[in-house]
Amino acid sequence: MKLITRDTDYAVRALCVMAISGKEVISVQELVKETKIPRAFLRRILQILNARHIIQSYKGKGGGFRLHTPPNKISLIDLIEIFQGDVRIIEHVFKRQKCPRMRGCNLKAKIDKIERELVFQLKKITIGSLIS
Amino acid sequence: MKLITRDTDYAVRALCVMAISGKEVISVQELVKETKIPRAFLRRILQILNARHIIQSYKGKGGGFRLHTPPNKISLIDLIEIFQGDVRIIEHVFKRQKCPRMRGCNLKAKIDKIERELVFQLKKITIGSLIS
DNA sequence: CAAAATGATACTTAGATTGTATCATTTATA
DNA sequence: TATAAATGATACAATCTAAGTATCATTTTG
Repeated sequence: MKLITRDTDYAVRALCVMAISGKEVISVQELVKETKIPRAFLRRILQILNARHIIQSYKGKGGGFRLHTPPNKISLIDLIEIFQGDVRIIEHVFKRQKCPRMRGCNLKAKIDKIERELVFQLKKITIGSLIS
Repeated sequence: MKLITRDTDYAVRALCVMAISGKEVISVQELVKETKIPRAFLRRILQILNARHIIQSYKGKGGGFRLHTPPNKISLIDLIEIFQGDVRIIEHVFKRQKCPRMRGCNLKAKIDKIERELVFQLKKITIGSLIS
């Protein structure tokens, strides 16, 4: 069971490096050197973050990326939602249909509560909190 | 992002039906009728639960399965571990290696704490609590 | 012996994850 | 203005996991 996939993971790493390096524009090449993330993969991740206005891109020679959103406003839950979609602990049978014989079945309610708490906790982890 | 896969989900459903039906031996055929779970899939799930002594099988004509562990002792976390492996919110880069420039990076600690709390909550959900 | 059940296990299908490759476009600057 | 260095867009491929199917062997009852 795994909750955070590699692209989210890589995004966090890259964003931390960008946050630490302050306001300078930093290129993919430099980020690869710092993070050892596969170059083509990282490029795609950064393009997505750019489209979502988490970072801003600068094209052309001397270009690269820098943060567009303050580190404290970028939370893990945002990145998870961007790269992995909504947080859903369970999305199958229990949410669709109750077991006919489980009249009092309240798994959905219990799971939903845990889900909300998990999201709340993940929301508290921000790039800012990771580099402080 | 998904925390519970369909085999875990199906296992919960089947176990609830078995718990409600008391001590009687119940066959796959009957369980399929109650739960609408694909037969071959359910069979494999039950064989695994049998190997783990969650349920007990009775071979031959008139055979089937019944609970071997009391409903209150079967928790969601057990089933998740059986069908999905250990709970690992993140299992990649951060647990292997720290970003060289993130000296104070404490993502791992934060994630581990959330992970422990999640496991604690999932442990509290049992088959017994679902059918009461 | 036949019927009805599970045991063991291999196979298939579909989708997600992870990563690669290519060409187009933009920009700085020699 | 030509070139180099960067991102934009996007298609492709490999691998893994989830989800489901199928088959034959074995056990037990009657």
